[in-house]
Order: sequence, then C-alpha cells, then structure tokens
Amino acid sequence: MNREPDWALWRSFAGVVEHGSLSGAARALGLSQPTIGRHVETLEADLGLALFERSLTGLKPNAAALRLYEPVQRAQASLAEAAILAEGAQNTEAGTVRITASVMISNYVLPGILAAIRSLHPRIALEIIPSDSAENLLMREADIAVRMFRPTQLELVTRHLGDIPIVPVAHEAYLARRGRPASLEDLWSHDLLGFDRSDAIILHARKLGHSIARGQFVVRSDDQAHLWELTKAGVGIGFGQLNLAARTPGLVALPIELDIPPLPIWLTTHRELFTSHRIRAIYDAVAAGLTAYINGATAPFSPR
Amino acid sequence: MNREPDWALWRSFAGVVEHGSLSGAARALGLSQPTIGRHVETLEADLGLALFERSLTGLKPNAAALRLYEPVQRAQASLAEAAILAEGAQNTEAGTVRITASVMISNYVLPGILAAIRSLHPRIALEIIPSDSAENLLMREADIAVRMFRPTQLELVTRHLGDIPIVPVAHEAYLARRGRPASLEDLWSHDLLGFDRSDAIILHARKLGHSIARGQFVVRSDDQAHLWELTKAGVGIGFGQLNLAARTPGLVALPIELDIPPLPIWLTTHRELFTSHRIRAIYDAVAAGLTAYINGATAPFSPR
DNA sequence: GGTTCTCTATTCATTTTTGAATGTTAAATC
DNA sequence: GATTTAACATTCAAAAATGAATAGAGAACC
Repeated sequence: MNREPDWALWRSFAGVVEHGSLSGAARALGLSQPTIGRHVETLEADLGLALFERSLTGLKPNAAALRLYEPVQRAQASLAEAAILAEGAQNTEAGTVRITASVMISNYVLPGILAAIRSLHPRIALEIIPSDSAENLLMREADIAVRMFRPTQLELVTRHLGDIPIVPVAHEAYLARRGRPASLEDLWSHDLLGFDRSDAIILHARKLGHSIARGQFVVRSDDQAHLWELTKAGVGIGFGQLNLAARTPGLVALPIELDIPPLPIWLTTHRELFTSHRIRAIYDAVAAGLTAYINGATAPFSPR
Repeated sequence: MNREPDWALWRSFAGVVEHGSLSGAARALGLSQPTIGRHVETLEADLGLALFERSLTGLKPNAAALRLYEPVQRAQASLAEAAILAEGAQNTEAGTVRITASVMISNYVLPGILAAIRSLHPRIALEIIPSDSAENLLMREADIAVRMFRPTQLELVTRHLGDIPIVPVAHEAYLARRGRPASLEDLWSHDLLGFDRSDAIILHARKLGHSIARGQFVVRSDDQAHLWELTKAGVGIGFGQLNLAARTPGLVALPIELDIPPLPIWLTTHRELFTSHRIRAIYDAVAAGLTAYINGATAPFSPR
C-alpha cells in the first residue's frame, strides 16, 4: 500500500552522507556498521537508485544522493525539533542532562561544580561532552553548552556569565629556575608554550609590535589541556585563564599586560528545553558555579 | 550516545495523529495494529511523556502530542519530497505507477485506456485508486491524478485535457415507458436520480428559476457509480457525462440545455516525477486516452 | 434490546533485524 | 618494505520486532 521506505533507512542514509562512511555513521547513530550497510543497501533497492560510490576509504554520495540529502536533512532537523519540544514538555526531575564545554572548562573547572550539583540533584545524571568545536544544540547534541562566544541562533536562550582574563602563567619551579619576566620584552626571551597550528598568539604579539617566531615556542601542541599540564610541570610559560591559575597551587599569573581579549563565558540552552524543570535546574546550578569561578570566589581547586 | 527516538516511531506517531486510531494508522502504514501500539508506547517511554488519551474509539492526541505533530509533519513532508526526488532520479522503465481518478472515470473510462497502455508498456504495473477525495500527490499517495478542478500547488505539473458536458441521461427502456421529456419543464415531472446529501442539482435548478424539491428524486444515493448503474437500468433520468452516455449502448443523452457547467479534466503529476521515464510514459498515454475519450473518438465502450 | 461494528490490549510463534567476529583490502606510517 | 590503521563485506547466532489470533468493551444501528 505505502511504498515509501522506512524512515529508519533515511536516518542511516543521512548518517552516511554526514560521516562519509558506514563505520562513522554507525558510531554516530549507535548502530553497527553491518546494520548501516544493510540500511543503505535496502534504501538503494527500494528507490531503485544507486546512492553511494563504495570505496575502502568510505562511501561517497553521488549526485542523486546529495540531492536527496537536502530534504532528508530538513526532516532530520524537524525531528530534532520534535525531540526538543518533547524534552521541554516533560516535567520529571529525573533523567540525564548533557553539557558540552571546552576541554579546558570541562577538565579543570566543571568537576568541582558538578560535584556540588550532583549532591544537590541526585536524581539527575550528568553527561559531559568536552569539545572545542561547537556542538549543535539545535540537533540536540547537548542540552546545555558553555561557549566562548555569543551564540546567534534565535532558538537559543543564552546568558553572559562574565569574562575571564587570559594571562601568561608559569609555575614557581620554572620561575625559580629561569627568573621572573618583568616586562613584555623579557617575556619573549622565555620558553613559551603555544599552539601548533593556530597562530593566534603570534599574530597578537605582532599586533603589539613584537616580532615573534614560531620557533620561540619551545613546546607546541594543539591540545590545550596538554599545554596546561606542561605549564603546571614547569616546562615553560603558558597562556591561560587567570582564575584557573589563581586556584592552582604552584602556578603564578604573571602581571604582564598583554591586552589579550578576555574570554567571554556564555551559558546556552535551547529555548524549549528551558521549560524542562530538570534542565532548568542544572542550567541554573552551572550558571551559579561558573559565576563563582569567574569571580574567583570558589573554594581552592585541588588538581589531582 | 544518541538519545533521539528511532525515526520509525515518529512515523507511527504521525499516523496515529492523522488517523485517530491505532488500527487506522496501521492500515495506512501497512503495519499491524499491535505494532503501531507498541511504537506509540515506546515513543512515550522514550520521551517520558504521555501523548495520547486511550479510548475504545481510538487514541486522542493530547496537547503535547499536537505540538509535537507540527515538526513531525514537516519531517514527513520532507521525506515524501525525498521519495519523489528519488523516483524522478531513477530511469528504469520497469516498476509501478499509481493513478488516482474519480470513481466514475476509474470505473467507466479508465479500463479501456489502461488495456491499451498495458500492451504498450508491459513492464509497467498499474495501480488505480478510485477516489472522489483528492489524494495528495505531494505525499506520494499517487503518482498521477485525474482531477476535476485545476490543481493549485506549484510543485505539480498539470494539463487541461478538455471539458466534458454534464447532461440528463436516460435509458431507452425508460423513455419508452415514461416518454421523452422535450423541455426543461417536462424534465421536472420525471423520475430523477440524484445525490443524497449534495444539493448541487437542486440549487442549480433553483438558479434556473425552477422550484424542485428533494422528493423529486425518486432514488437517491451518494455513490455516483451506483446512480449511473440505476440510470443504465432504466430506473429514471440521471445526470452524467455526455461522452460516457454516448458510448454506452441503450443510453440516450437528452438534448435539454441545463447550463450545467461542464466538467474540466485535468491531468496532474509531480514536477519531479515528470522526469521519470516510466511515469512520463504513463502520463502521456493516459493523456492521449482521455483526450480521445473527451473528443468522443474512442471505440464504443462496452459495459459488462 | 439485541446485534454488529470497530476499537484497544494481550499472547505467542514466526520472521526479521541486529551485531560480534572475522576476512579482506588499500592507504598511511614508520 | 613491513606494519598499522581504517574502511567495507560476509557469516551466523542471538535478540528484537512483527503480525495473526483472540479477548474484551463501548458505540451505532436495526
């Protein structure tokens, strides 16, 4: 009677287009690779149409598949919206809330906050997604996001919690060994820890009138958390959040004005999710915790 | 990892909202009533939200369900669009084409045309959906529609094949028994066959300045095909398509000018489907057959 | 008032779907 | 050039979903 393919097939189809491989889609959708493969096969059979070019590096959508992907993507967005509406409509206190935040915030700031939240809301489970790439709240990849920029989407409700100064940071052991830089000029002669690919710091220094080469950075990494650990180990002078340095034993924030723009902290959730008691409770608690962190008024943080 | 409910559940959900019952949705989706019931159950559990009020007359969506239905409906439309795109993209000659037409056209006009099409395109299977309610081509309820009005949706490609006069029709046996009405006045004193609910003919007569009561219609029915069979059986004078009367042995179209607006015949398909060889072939063949019918040039039609 | 119809809920055997494991292949890496 | 990695394909046992059949219960109709 009804010839349209099962919706589940379209979902797998969208997953494969998005991730470029059966395995990738399987991981994302929580299914197995053979299952996704069969779904794609079935869909192609149902439609009487080849959709992907198989290769050992993945599945490449052909022109027809890309064309079909447009409406399927819209369907996906609509269903995500339905799921969000449903979440907002339920009013149970129990359940899970998923929070995404930058790696730094996730690793070094949230733990202390979450411990307090857990005892305050024991029936709500928490899931943290440490990620420096912005997860899509509209697709329900997370319920609450801590962002370093102002979200622009209208569907989101956001709150500016404050700004965190970014300053040069060093460990006492390093300073004892190499001396304490007193001025901006001094700083450039020290062992600096910086990003591998991102040239943000280099460009910023140049803007301040200082020529600084990549080689200046004695240890480079793209992993912020790793850089922070290096700083804590006294390998060199890193750049990090003032508040975090202040609460980390042994670390010293160097009083050198660099004019690095402070990091704004935005707390974000979906407008509809905001009506859910559960999510609202966690949202408020995270806001309180982060505000305390930003104002430097929290209890000293003890690194493991 | 991914908490969103399986898309198949949303499909069943939409079916239940649209049809008001598990059984109705099951029939429409080609699944069984227990399956749909379980889908709804699972969805409610996944969302942690009651969606329907169960009763013995069906399932009534609550406020939350109606709210959720909006985006789900959009998703449904998007997936239907994907299916249509897919159909248009495939270029095999084999497959099925579904045609919907009014009951009268389906029963008395199409059979002769379809026979010719079948021998012309033996690899294409045909499915006819006789229905006087307009099926939704956008939702892919049919591939080709014969309509009595001009479709307005932009996505459709339509063709006006011509107009069919609606005239009073009687069987020779009736005329021999009751005499042949010569004028409009005569007509009203005869046994008329008309609709039960629709007052179209009564209102039309009144517009012509003739008072005519419902009782005038000696046999009433809402089933057009049934009325036609009554006419053929000589029960009374019916109203029907001139061309159809002309090709039916024993039937006589009475030359009484009633100023009933002629029935326009529109052939319609989806713009994207039009790129499918298969559907294009059937579309053209049906157009040719119906045009011949409208012009009265087909071979005499023999009723069973 | 009885009968019929249509609905949901439940049960159970069957079918279908699923995924862990394994094989295979090509590109990337050391 | 050997090794590792990541991808798709295949197999088969296990799990899940499905539907036919049945029961029960209210609404509509004669």
